Amino acid sequence: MKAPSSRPDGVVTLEQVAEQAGVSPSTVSRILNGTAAVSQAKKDAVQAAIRDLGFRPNPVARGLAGGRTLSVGVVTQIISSPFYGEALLGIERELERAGYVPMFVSGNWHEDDERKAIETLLSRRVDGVIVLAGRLSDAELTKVADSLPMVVVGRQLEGPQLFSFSFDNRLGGRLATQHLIEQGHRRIAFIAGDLIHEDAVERQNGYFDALAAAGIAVDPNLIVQSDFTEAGGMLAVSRLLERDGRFTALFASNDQMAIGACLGLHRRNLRVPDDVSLVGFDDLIMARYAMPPLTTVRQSVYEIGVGAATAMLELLRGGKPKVQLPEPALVARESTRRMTR
Amino acid sequence: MKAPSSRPDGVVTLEQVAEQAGVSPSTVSRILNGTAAVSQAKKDAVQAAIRDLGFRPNPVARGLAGGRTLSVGVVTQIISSPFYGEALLGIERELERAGYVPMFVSGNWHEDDERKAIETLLSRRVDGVIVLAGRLSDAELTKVADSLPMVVVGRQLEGPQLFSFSFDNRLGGRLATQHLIEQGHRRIAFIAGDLIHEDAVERQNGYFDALAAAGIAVDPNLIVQSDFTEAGGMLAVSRLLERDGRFTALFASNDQMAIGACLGLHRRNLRVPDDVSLVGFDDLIMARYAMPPLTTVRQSVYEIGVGAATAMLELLRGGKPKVQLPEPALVARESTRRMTR
DNA sequence: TTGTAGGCGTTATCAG
DNA sequence: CTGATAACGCCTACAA
Repeated sequence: MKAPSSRPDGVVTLEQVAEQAGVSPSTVSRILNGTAAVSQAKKDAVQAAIRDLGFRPNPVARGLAGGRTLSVGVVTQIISSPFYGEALLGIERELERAGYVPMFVSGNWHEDDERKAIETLLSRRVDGVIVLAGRLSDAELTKVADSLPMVVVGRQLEGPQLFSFSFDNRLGGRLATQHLIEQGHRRIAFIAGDLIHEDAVERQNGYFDALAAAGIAVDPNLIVQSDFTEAGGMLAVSRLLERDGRFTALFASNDQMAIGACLGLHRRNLRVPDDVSLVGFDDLIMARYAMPPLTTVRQSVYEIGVGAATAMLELLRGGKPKVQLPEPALVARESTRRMTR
Repeated sequence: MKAPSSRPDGVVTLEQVAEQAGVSPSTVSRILNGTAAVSQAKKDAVQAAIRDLGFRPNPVARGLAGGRTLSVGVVTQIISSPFYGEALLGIERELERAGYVPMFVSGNWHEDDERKAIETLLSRRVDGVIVLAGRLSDAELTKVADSLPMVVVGRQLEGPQLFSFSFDNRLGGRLATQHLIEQGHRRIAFIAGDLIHEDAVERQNGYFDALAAAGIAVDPNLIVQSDFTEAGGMLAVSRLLERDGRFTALFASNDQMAIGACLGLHRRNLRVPDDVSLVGFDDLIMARYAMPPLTTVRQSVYEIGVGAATAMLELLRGGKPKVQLPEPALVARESTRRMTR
């Protein structure tokens, strides 16, 4: 029952399978890839041989032969960020179901790094590339997509092998702000993310939408731009507080900044939610365990990862992907409360 | 100045470089790999050609030819965990400096997944494997190391191509507990991680050490086992509270459980640090931004990643790695306080 | 020191 | 439907 192996490390080649099954290597290859019709008899023989020998195709050789490497590149920004972590998990899980392996490379929010990341991926002969946000120009991305299937999350791009989708950040931003307004808040501060991201801009637009709908004028003193990190959120609060505009509520456009803001407020002796109601965005795990548990806008980052992977698989299959993302939804927890005054 | 390219996608091969430089492909290869001495003249010519053409060796072909793929596999447990995220960042950064690319595969704390992960990595012809903790038996890991350089973090293993190192978890556990004792606490509860990990066991041993040194008897009622997650920490607190043993301090053996515990305490109307002093372990970013900021034991997870990568690079170079990890250190923040009464 | 030839494990292109 | 025969891009004896 033990798998015989001619080579020291137990690696069985397609050729050995062919020999054992009494067919040619090409036939084995055809059966493996469904490239052409093969008689049932040979199919059976080959499959038996594969099982007997414990054969597993060598992705490296496949890659070289112009076939697929069964790997897809993923350009993330900061692999250590909790946000990306959840997305990567979704990607990995979904890809695995189809036998693909993700290859993660960080772009570090830096155009050059990102460009290099993609180059690395291309030289590794990945079958496709998934780009999570990033700074590269649309034109540059589109060009890469000429030679490779590509999925871009967080932008609107068009192309034959190019698929992109975004979460409805604008609606999410509106929901967050609306929630605060419904609770009687009128002076609502806003911490924007890096406005290079469409995501950040859209969340801000949602904020504007909600204010407009409620007939509240935008007060530039209540808006500050930051960078989506905890440290940035904390700093943003300081800047907000240095201006004299008072606010009773704060919408930080992601959970990490909200957490940082919470500490910043604490340092100034402002309590959440007693003195300031706070809303985040993303609903990362940290939001649920924040103190107080953070009201936020749910976007399933994991689902986004799964969606990106699904789309890529479909592209690889030559089809037209469709991604159905869940609608954004407000998750009310304990960091917000009705204004009493 | 534009790089000429004979192939549509601008891919330049070693052969083209050879032709342009007027030498044979093998000479180019030799220069690239330092495999043999080559005359300076040809060296220069080849290097010029490489620059002119923008040649970048194809790792896939290299891998097939039995050379290196310049990629190292990394078996992580849960890629989305903040803990692993930081380690992976360190690995990626360090590897990149040497032109290597990491290939992350999740083991999901599951023996079978982990085995499959390693198999995947092997079939991809990675040059080496880094294993972060995990459930595979020592014997199994050692066997893999027979055919491949391997670095294991969090265990003690020996082998020619095998290097392992651990953070001093025991000392860390002792420091955390000592800190609580120094503040006058005697009834100190402990939330253990999954005791399958050596890490978890060692941290617990540190807890025992400190108690013993202070002449405090171990009370089994104050110890509960959990799983290193936020949810687990929260649950653990419930279980602790259901038993009637009172405690004034709590040492959760990682930050994630500490955060979860904090929420659990909050739900029972117990305040940190007023009612219960809380210490975590790891000093992840979340600890700094927890509310209140969490006292914890600093182990630079990022440094661990860098260390693992450095060791792997050294192994690949045929050398004997040495990793100098920073000593564990207590970071006192605001979740602990002196016992008053 | 250098070049030639063969091979790594698959897939793709042709003939049959 | 099936089998030779070339690639794929690079490395490594072996020979010169």
